Amino acid sequence: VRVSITDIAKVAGVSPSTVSRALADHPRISDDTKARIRRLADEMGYTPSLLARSLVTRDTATIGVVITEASDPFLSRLVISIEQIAQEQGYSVLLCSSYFDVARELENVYAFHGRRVTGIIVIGSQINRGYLKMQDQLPPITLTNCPNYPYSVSCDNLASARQAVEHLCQLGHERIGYVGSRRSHGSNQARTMGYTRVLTERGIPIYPNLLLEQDGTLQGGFAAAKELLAQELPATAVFCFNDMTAIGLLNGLRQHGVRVPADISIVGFDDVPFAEHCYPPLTTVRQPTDRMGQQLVHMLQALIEGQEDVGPEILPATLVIRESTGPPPGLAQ
Amino acid sequence: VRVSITDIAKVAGVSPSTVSRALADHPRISDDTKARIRRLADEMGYTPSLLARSLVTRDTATIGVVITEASDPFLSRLVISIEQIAQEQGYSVLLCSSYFDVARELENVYAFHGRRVTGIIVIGSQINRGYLKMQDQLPPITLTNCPNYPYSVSCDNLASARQAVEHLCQLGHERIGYVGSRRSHGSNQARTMGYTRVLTERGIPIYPNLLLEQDGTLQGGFAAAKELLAQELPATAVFCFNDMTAIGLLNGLRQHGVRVPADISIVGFDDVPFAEHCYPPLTTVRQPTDRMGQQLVHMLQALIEGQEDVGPEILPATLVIRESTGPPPGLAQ
DNA sequence: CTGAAAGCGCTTACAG
DNA sequence: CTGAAAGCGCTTACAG
Repeated sequence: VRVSITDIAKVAGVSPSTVSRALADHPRISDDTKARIRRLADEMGYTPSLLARSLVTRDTATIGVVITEASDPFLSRLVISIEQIAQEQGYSVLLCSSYFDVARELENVYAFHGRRVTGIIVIGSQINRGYLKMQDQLPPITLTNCPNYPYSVSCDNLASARQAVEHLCQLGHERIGYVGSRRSHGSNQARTMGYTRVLTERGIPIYPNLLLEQDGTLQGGFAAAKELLAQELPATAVFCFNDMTAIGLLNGLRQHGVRVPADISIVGFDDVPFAEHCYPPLTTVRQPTDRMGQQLVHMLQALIEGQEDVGPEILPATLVIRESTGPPPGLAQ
Repeated sequence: VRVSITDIAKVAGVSPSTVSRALADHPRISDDTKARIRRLADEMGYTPSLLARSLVTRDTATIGVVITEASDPFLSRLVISIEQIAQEQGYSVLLCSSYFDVARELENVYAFHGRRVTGIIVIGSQINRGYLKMQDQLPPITLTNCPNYPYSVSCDNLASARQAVEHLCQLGHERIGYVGSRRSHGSNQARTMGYTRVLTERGIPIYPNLLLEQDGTLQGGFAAAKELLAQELPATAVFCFNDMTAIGLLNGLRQHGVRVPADISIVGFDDVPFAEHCYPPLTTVRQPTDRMGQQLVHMLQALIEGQEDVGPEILPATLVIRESTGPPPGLAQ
């Protein structure tokens, strides 16, 4: 049933070349044959095969995006902005999920290469710098949150984690915990470092048992509540790897009768839409999602065009203070 | 730099046909040439061009999924289950977003067709039955929530909306509102109908000014709070098109000092992960997400294999009662 | 077990 | 302005 350029050529009584040119709006072709062929193509329900076209042009004009898991609102928002800017630049976008698994990530990257995508963006890579040595086997690749990979876009995890923890210190907290994520190595490491540095600089003790590691999900945050409350001296404030963790934690604490922020303050990271709508509204770090998406595509484009020296990019983030943070219990405002 | 089957053939001193067979694990080929060629392919960093292969086999083994917007957690969860089952069946999955726009939906569908995907799943189609007349121009298409399209998978919107509203009636509510979504015509219509039917059957009045229409987002739900409270006699219970709306509404009401469920009860729809983690935990309808994904793929597969009579499928959903619903104010339990 | 040849559906110099 | 021919990178009958 599939109609090809040759089918149209037969009906029109011209050569396939002419049909191809007519459809491609080639300059040197008479206006009426052009019109006639186009009408014919329409009538016959012709849709050009991108497979065949890309094979000869050696270009698919497609960007493949590998995401860890689309159910994280921050990540899906990032994909949305990538999609938008990529489209403006004339690329189609293909999406796949790695589910935080090295093997699946690599599979997806190779599958994209098999489809001959023009470039690849990996969000939350588990391989990171490892792509350097496969560089000439694969299409250009840009990453998120891997500042030691030359083609990476990150938010300033270190600085903004510092801001978040500074905020807690300024409120007077002295027992501050951190719930990290084992799934997102790079960004977790930087945020952890921001946390420890502030405390160290201020001479505030770091309690190893207030340093938890979860998986960046609501369930993970929920589980952290129990662990946190099992301590003899629980934290009075907790900085979380992301908003999902923070919101799960919020709920977990509430179920244990702990009030936020009266008993414990909580800071998240990402500023997902829910952060504003949960209770209490979450103090969090707003990532520059749109700019990150934009830079990921621009950097990829630069690589595609043969530039090498595009350098890792680190974008600033902002602390958004809402109602999940306040002075520690016993300390009057 | 790109290495082809012919490059390998030259190095190996055999014909391209032999390389192709060796790589495809063709039976009639000597074990050592097979091994030698495979090793060579590996060394040379060969990745077969799916473009070329699909062109000749006339099959891409790919399913294209068009989603409205990946930032809705229910939808992204649905995509995850589609991805999983599709992969089990040997298909790759490609994803695109329509952002609730007819033109973009159609663009995406045609783009998928241009890539010669084997089948297409459209989640939240704005075109619905319209695909019937393009049936032989396009690959097989299955839809969600369009029971009058023969290849559709829905949850039982009518019955489960009824359950949700029955639940409110049984608690004693008599002023029950509904916040719908203008973006999701099919399912919204069925849910609205479930709502009106229960009230009609029970002889409970339907107040037109308690029937709001939003867009299925947190912001929409938040905005609904204001509208709802502007009424002289506000509702004592509200059924929402989805959880996003319900959670936004929850927050909006709270900001106006309204307590849930003491002053107003709220029921959502979907049971997204946040439903359990918001405050108060949301009473909602749990959609059979995994089964829906499974059926969407199975039905598509049936169509691909030439079966026609696969019929629309309607799956049951369950009401999950949490803490956002209770008796109306003034009515002791 | 292996090769030569045709062909999938396009595009694009090369002629005219 | 249009056509014949070559070729993109693969697979697969058809011979041997």
